[in-house]
Parts: sequence; C-alpha cells; structure tokens
Amino acid sequence: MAEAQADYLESLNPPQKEGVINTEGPCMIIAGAGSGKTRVLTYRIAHLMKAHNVDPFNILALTFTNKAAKEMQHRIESVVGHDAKNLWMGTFHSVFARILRAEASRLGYPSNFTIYDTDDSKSLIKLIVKEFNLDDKVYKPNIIYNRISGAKNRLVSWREYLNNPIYYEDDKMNMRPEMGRLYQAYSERCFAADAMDFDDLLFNTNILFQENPDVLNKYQQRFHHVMIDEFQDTNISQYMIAKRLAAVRQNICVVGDDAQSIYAFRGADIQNILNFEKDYPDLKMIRLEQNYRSTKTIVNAANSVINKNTAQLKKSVWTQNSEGELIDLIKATSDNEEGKLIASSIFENKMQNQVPNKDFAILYRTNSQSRAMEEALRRNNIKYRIVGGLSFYQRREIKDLLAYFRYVVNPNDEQAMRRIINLPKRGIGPGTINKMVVAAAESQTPLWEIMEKATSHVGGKGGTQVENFVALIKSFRLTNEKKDAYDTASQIAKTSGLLKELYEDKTIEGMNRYENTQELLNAIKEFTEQPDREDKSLGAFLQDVALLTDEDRSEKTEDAVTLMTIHMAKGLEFEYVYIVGLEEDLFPSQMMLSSRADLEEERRLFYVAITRAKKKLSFSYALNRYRFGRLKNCEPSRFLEEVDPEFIKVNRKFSSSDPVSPGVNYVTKNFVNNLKKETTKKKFANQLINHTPSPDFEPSDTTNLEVGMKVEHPKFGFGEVSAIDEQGANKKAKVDFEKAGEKTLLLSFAKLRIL
DNA sequence: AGGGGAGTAGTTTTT
DNA sequence: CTACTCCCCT
Repeated sequence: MAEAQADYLESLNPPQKEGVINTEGPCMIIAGAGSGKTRVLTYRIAHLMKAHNVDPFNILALTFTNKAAKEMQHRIESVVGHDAKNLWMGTFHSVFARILRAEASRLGYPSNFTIYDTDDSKSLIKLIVKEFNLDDKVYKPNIIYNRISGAKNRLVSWREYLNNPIYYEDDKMNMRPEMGRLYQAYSERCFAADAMDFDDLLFNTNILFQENPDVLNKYQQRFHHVMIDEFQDTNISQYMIAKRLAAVRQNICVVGDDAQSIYAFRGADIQNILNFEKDYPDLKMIRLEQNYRSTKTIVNAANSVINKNTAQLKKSVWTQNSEGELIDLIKATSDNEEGKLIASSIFENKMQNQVPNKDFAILYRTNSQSRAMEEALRRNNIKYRIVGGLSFYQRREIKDLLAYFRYVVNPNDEQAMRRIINLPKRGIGPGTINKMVVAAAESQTPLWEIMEKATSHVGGKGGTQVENFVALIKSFRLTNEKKDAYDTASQIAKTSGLLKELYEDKTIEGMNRYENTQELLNAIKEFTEQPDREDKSLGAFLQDVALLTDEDRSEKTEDAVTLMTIHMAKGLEFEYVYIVGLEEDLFPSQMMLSSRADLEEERRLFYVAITRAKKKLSFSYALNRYRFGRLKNCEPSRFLEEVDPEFIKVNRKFSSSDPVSPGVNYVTKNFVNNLKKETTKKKFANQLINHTPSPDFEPSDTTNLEVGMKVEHPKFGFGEVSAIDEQGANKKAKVDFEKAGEKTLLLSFAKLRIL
C-alpha cells in the first residue's frame, strides 16, 4: 500500500495533480469528458486520508447516482483499503435520508418515515385532484408533480408558494389556479403519512439545518471536507445543503462539466457553477482538458457538436490518443432493421477484432427503443444485458409486497394501505375506503383508528372485511416486533395470500412474478444474514429500498453487450459505442424542441453519448419506426448534420432481404449533408452513382487482387485498384471509380468483378 | 363489489 | 401496442 501511495501522484498530469493536492479551501474542477475526473476524486480522497491523516469519517463525498457512488467506493477501496468503508459517500438522497432519520424528531417525523417513490407521489396527487373535484385532464398528475418538485428544488415551501402572486399568476395563465392548494394538500398528506418524497429528502434537510443551528453545527464539525461529483447536475436545494455544511471550514470541492449537464429537467441548475464562483471568490479553479479515453476522431467529433451550444464555459478538450476509425453511419429502413444492422455490425467487430461482448454498448434516448435491439441480439446469439428500465423494485408484484411491509412498519402510510387493502380481493372497494377517509377527516382522527372500528363507520360487509384486514395487519405487526425481517416478510407473503395468488397464476408472466417475489424474499434473507448488521428488522430493510436501484443485482462479470439509455451511460465508457435512433422527434426528443435551452440540453446529451466511446463510434437511424403501434416515418436527426462530416463514414448496408448486393458501400461525406433531402427520395445510392451492373456480372475471387487491376462493382461501376491494405484480418482495397470517386472496400464483403 | 368489454391516452431522461 | 379508465352488467 505504501508503494501505491508513492505512485499515485506520479501517475497524474499537472492539473490532475493540482486537483488532488489542493485539499484546503474551495476548489472547482472543470473536468472534460474522459479527463480522469473520477481518478482525481479518488486520489484526492486517498490523499486526504494518507498524506493529511484525515479520518474517513470526516469526509463527505456526494454523487448523483448510486452507480457513481459505488464505482468511486470501489476505486477508493483499492487505493486505501478497508478504511474506505467509513467514508460518508453516496448519493445526495441516500446520505441525507440517513441524516434525516437520525434527526427526524426535529421535523416532527418518526425516524422510520417512509420514502414515497414517484409512483406513490403521483397516485397521491391523483387522489387529491379527485378530492378537490378538479378536472384531471387539466390537473395531470405528471404536471402537478413536476411543478411541486420544481418548487421544492428551488426551496419554495407550499406556504411561500401560496403567498407569492408570481406563482399564482403563472398557474392561472396555465389554467391551473389551484396549484398552490394542491401543493399544500400534497405536503400535508405526505406529512400525515409519515412520508417524504424524493425532493423532500433534500428540502427537509435544508429545513433541518436552517431551523436547528445545533444540528447544523454538529454536521459542520463532522464533515471536514465536502466533495461533490457531477456538480453540473445538482439543483439549488442540493447546493444549499453542501454550502451550509462547508460554511465553517470552507473545504468544498466540486467537480463537474457544464457540457455534460443533462438533468435540468429534474431541476439541475447550471447556475450553480456560476454561483459557486460568486460564493467562493478565492476558489482554486482547475481545468482538466486532456482526454485519455477516446480517439482523436471521437474527441473532435464531440467537440464539433458541443460547439453548437451557445451557453457554455470555455474549455478545449484534446487528446494525444491515436486518430482512430471514422464514425460509422448506419441507415436502416425500419427500427427492426436497425436492430439487425447493429447486431450484425457487433458480430463483425467481434469476429474481426476479437472483442468480447462487454466492450460494446448500445445507447438510446428512450427505454422503449431497447426492444428491437434485444430481438436482433437474441436472434444473433449475442448475450446482452439491459441496464435501467423497469427496475426490480418497480415491478408490480414487488411493490405490492413492499407495500405490505411498509404498512406493517408505518400505520400512517396511506399510499401503501390503499395499494394492499383489497389485494388479494377482500371485498373492500373504493366506496368503503372513501367512507373511512371522510370519517377520518371529519373527526380529525388518524385513518388507522377509524379502520380499527370500521363497522361503526361503514355498514354491511365492507366494515367487517376492513376489521379483518386490520386484524391481519396487527398480527403482522406482532410478528414484526419479535422476529427479524425475513421471518416477518415470509409470514406476510404467505398469510396475506399474495404468494398463493401468484403461485396459482400459471401464465408465464405469473410464474415470473412468483419468482420475483421469491427473489425479494431471498434478498431479505441475505439482508438478515449480513454479519455486521445490527438492526435486522423489516423496518431497517425497508429504509432505503425506495432509493435502491438494482444495479448491484445484475452481474457485471458476465460477458454481455450493454443496452441502456444515454442518461444511464453517463460516467461510463466502452470500446465500441452505438448511438441508435438518431431521428428527429426521438433524439432530439420532440418534448425538448420547444425552447433553445431544451435543445441545448439534448445536444449535451448527444455529447455525453459520443464521449462514452473509446475506440469506435457508430450512429444509426431508421426511416420508419413503430410509435404507439403505428408505423411512422422519421427524418434523420439534425444532430447528424452537426457532427463535422470529416469524421463520419457512411456505411450503407443493404438489408438481408435486398437480393441485389449485401455489400458495404462507402459514399462520400457529403452524404451527411444530404440526409434530410434523402428521406423524401427513393433510393439515394442510385441517385448518386447510377450504375447498372453488366448482365454477365459475377463476383471474382479477390484474394490475388493487385494494384492497377481494373474492376467492376455492382453499385459504384468501373474503377482501378489504387492500393491494397492487408493489415489485420480484413483485407481492404482502395479503388478509384470513374463515377463514384475513390472508395475503400472490405474485400471480404465487396463484390468485385476483375475485368 | 367486481368482472368484462370498450374506449382512450400516453413514451423522455432518474433519485 | 399497452396500460389504464370508465361503464355496464351480474
């Protein structure tokens, strides 16, 4: 380990080293894509611990995603060893959920408060909209949720919201004058349910620190050093927390890249970067501009794209890496064909360059695009894994069971109650529930107490059934007091009838659900068997489930092609990257075309996608795509035109159904500029090179092809071989065509007739 | 209360 | 195409 210590500074370039050793005072590191940002953060933390003897317990490192946190944890562990476990490291949400649990009483919350996920929040909003008798076509849960979320992320409480005429005017203009009251009702209902939503975790942390100076002081004393990764993605609420914590010692270090800011839709504010410079005028500013990840082609192509944005910090990313291959542009007639072409391109690259599956990634804008890719990969027997999408914990059967757990642990969790009270069917319908909710509101008693005496509020069968349900839950609570998470959970699964119902469902889907449920129980068993875990209760298990994503469940060791959204890909890198679905309205997304700022965010997203590639990049688009079950035709994305054409090679492959030529044609770079017009015309290749093969056309054996030979190509026409390249497994020939100009052809694919 | 059938609206991205 | 809602009938 001592050896590693001596080494780590040596292995860094000068600005990287600056980033590592400047541990005192405010510091901002602007880190271009692939510039070794994580390395700097890792070594910086290691350096604090080793050279300055800082206790890991006094270091707070905040990231944006679980994945980033985990990745950094591993890397630090590999440098400093086991001590890394004691670092305060994680996402904003998980770290402050932890602190909120410890200090919950200050806010009037119990420490075992529930975390509502987006679904819970939206269904609560839907409920409130209904209760307010508002039109749910106007007051769409999504819009209300985003509006409330936006307010919280800017630290605007419902009280301030109601008192601020600007918000009211704005909402009135959007035909939603009741917005403020909804915000209020939503907040009150969450509080009454002992629940916080995602934004509350940050919002309430701010309240906690603001209203409890002693608590703030405690954490200021604890965290000697505060570090924030992906700073460009933080919102005001997050920044304020960090700023408060660092106020005494001023040891705050932020790392980010404005060009990779892709979470504005979630309240991320690029303004934070500018504010940081204002808030800490004596900050140390460090720029990491040398890219170690990608080829010159990729770096320069990425630069050519991001330069189209007007709002950005000055920065010039460069690399000493080799030139590398041009970017492939793959055109398909349909989304299914796009899948096929991508799969066969992966297959070719695998064969020609002996690359394992895990070096490939297919990146798309929306999760729904994965299906065509999956199908094609499956058909080609290429192993793949999908990252993200519907996570394990979002599946219906999992959420159902978790709702039971939640309700057993927290009797006030209204969303959980509503989910399970009639699951499996117990004859408790919406009518019964409504009567009880009204009774609870009128008598100002918790809903739980009304339910205990349901028969006195609801006549008939409903009341009795509710009391039976209450008795069932009470028995679970009794178990929960005495037993560990696994015993309680399996009792709930069995006695509730959920497991039985799934078991009896013999459809493939039902069997999957049953298996998933079993898997959840297994996860809980594992949880209780962790040796260093003190609290093995179901409550403890539940605490962070809402913040969990199932990355750690998927096996990374498996050699598989990775499929994911570009958002999920941030921070990752792959040798071969395919960016698919480059079509107008899809990428850039039609939702983002309304404003310049939104379009620039899409462009940054494109930039992020490009810069994931180390060795080779491919773009693809389809001319037709199924959307809402209907076949729609698509136009190539404007982003394709924004990449400097000198970096692109058009790789127009014919579909396997095309009997004429399964060849690889490389057309001129002007092709890119003509993409738009092309869609309206029929066959582009025929327009450009109008060659009909000779009637006796027959591909020749090209193993002995030599410079100077005259050849005929079915599409390009007649030409003369000007060079032969035998490097690597695939022999290439440069041919100077009379009409089509000079082309490089892969002899294993191109059909050539030697004249 | 609940099942079945018709009709309709929705696909961004994540904690 | 699907997932959800609404409505009608049992």
